[in-house]
Amino acid sequence: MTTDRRAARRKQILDAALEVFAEKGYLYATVDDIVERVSVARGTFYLYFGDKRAVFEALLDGFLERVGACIEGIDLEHPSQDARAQLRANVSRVIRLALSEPGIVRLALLEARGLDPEVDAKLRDFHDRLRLFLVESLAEGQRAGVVREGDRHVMASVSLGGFRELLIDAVTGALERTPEELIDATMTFVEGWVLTPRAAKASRPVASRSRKKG
Amino acid sequence: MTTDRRAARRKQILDAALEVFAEKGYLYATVDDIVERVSVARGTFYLYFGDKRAVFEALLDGFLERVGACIEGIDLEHPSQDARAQLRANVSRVIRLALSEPGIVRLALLEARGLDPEVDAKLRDFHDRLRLFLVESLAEGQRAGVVREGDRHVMASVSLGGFRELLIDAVTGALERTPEELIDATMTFVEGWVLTPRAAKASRPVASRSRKKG
Amino acid sequence: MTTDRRAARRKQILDAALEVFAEKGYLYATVDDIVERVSVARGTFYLYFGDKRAVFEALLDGFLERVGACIEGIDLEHPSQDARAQLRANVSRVIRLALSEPGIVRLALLEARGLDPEVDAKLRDFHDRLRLFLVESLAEGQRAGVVREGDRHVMASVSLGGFRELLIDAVTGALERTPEELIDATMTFVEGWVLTPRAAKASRPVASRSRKKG
Amino acid sequence: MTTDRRAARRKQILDAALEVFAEKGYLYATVDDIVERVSVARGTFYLYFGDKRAVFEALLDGFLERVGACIEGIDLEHPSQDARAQLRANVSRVIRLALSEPGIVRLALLEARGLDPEVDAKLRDFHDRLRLFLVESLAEGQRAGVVREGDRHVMASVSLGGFRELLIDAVTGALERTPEELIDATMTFVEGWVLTPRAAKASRPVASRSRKKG
DNA sequence: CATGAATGAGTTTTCATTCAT
DNA sequence: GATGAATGAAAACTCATTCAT
Repeated sequence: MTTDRRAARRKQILDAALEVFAEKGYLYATVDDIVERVSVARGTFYLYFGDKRAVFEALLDGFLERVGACIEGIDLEHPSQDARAQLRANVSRVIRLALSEPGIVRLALLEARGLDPEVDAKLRDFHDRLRLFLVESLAEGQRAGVVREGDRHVMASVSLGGFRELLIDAVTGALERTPEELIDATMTFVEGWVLTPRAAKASRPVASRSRKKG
Repeated sequence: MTTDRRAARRKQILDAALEVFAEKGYLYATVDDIVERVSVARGTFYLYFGDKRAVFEALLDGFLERVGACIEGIDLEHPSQDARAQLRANVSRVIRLALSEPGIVRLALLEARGLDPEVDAKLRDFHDRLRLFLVESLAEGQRAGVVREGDRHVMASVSLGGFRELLIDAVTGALERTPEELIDATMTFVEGWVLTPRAAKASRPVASRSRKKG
Repeated sequence: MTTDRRAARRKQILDAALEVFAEKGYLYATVDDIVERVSVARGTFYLYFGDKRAVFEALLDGFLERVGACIEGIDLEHPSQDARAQLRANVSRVIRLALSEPGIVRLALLEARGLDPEVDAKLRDFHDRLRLFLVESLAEGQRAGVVREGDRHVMASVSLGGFRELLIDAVTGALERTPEELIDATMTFVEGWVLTPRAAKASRPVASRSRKKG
Repeated sequence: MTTDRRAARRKQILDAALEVFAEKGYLYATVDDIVERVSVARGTFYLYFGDKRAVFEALLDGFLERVGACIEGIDLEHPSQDARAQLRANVSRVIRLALSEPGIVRLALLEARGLDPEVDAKLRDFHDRLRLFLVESLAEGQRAGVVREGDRHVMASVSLGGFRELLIDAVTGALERTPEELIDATMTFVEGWVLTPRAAKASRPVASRSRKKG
């Protein structure tokens, strides 16, 4: 029960912090802003988090973990498995996750750089691991003939960057699209530049290509 | 001439500021760090710039202007002009510019978000204008049949994001490639996802890398 | 009996507090440090002591009381009593007590000043009472002809200070001597400066160390 | 001129700090108290001292240096020199110095222990060096036959402690005596316990012994 | 009796910016 | 123009103490 209380309070602070960060930006949010929103004393904050960075890191950790959980390695061994469908499932999960928590996405993808050395390191680490995973996946895909030949590192950079921007724009409202539209767009992009025509063509639904938007 | 002296001193401060920002990040750089590097008094700084943000903005303005100057609209009217070559020229100029001033690129693309409301607005404005320009160019391209059909806004987001990431990775050393390799990679990406096969094929040098297209 | 439990717990806290104070110093010891060592909750501490100062005072009170109990007035009325032996007994008791509880001695003699107004007052009071007692004893001694003529207040200051320093150095390890050596040293000092040659000579054990006296 | 201003301001802060420390004790003095007394802004303090400890150390350093300057090694080589007179000169200088700046004496001798690890180290260092100097001087004195045989370390502890207490009591008003009285008292003590009768007798002014005080 | 979550007063410290010289 | 001393607002953080359970 004590544990419950603690966890609940922790969550309260975490939620309030996310709100405050989203409103004022990490940098201009103060611990005071956060505790005021939760209506607790300043000291209470420090019972749960060592400092402002710690809350942000907790927020970020949670998010990065959820993102990581969305991503599954693609099984190219069994022909019965459709690589493209597996990829689409990954993309779909990440996009839906991102749209379901726009606040933290903005913070993590758009604003968290350069604010705090430790946070920077954490983001860089995540980014690097993601990039490495992608490069390795692309290598496997190339061996299996489903990924085009070419510079895998460049592919990884561009894909990651393109996808990130799609998420950012979706989340900031610069690009108002349904999850399905975003997923389709991502797959189209992947098919056009990453996959081989064979892999791309294999399972594409016939009527999914003709959307125009002003 | 007095104006010359002023301009020279201003430049000194600007250069020092870039160095300091690059080393410590905008946030952790102090006005002191800057003036110390120029060996002038604290007050002198404020004779040339209204505040700390102003130097950063000046730096950013200069850079964004130089970037803007790299980008030329593509003439699709005259068949004699090769759209792809024009595009490649744009890409080439931007990449070479970016590689020639990595410090400011890192600041502008990686670290400048969330630091200052005004700087944020400036970056957002540049980004939006670039995006708009791209969307319009894509629309023209679609009318001219050199750009694939499809959601132009999504294309713009993904392309911008992919390209930005390429630049960031190049500039931070995460992706060590020659300018030519980066240019080729970018064009490959554009041809694969943005241009129509016709446009892409049109001007491809005969002896280019072995990219297969169904 | 409840009272027993209370007393036991109180003692536990007192012991833990002494350890913590000795390790970190009163100032840098926190109530948390203390309760953690006893493995009780923060609030429990305040069931036994009004505040942080109160434990320190309790510790100090106990010590000062034990020191006080070591000191007995010297009977000069009955010639059968040897004043010097009585003095030596006093000295011996205090030195043995001090060596048996070095932690509190360090706190009381070395670190307790300037930490807390109330504690200061308590120490000053003890010091003053001790001083007064000494001055009166010296007066008696002078009347009885066993203490040299001279400024009794000065004698009291110097004797007290010299003795305190001896204890501090013994207790901090700066002066590693057996209790007997310290007692002898103290007596030598007293004989040299405080007592009259007659009183000093009177009862000196025949076989004592080879101290020369003109 | 700039240097003058700086030095003057530094002195102002130092003086104010001494006053504040003397009034409230180092521990309970705040940087605010100090700047308020000088009527400067909070930040100004930090232009001159890194923190509260730094002012205190500056104060202490100055004092310890002045004390150190009072103490001269005693020349036992030349019979023409009177060891006792040289010693008396040392004692006299230290006592006069102490009486001329009672505030810092109280802080340094009475209250500075246990307040701050760095300050502690500084005091301990000074104390240790003084003690070492004394032990060596006593050894020389023993070789020259002017200091009694006996445990030099004990002598050093007791002498230092006795003398310190004399200064403290003089400075706190517990012992109201003229400088001369304090000097005489100290010499009497030294002659009684430290010096050999020969050395002590050698140069003693005939009429200096008979002061009585209630 | 015991608990431990919550409190909030009280200090320190930094640094962009001003302004008298 | 140039200087650099002075400013003071703004935040972070600690920890003794309280009190509802």
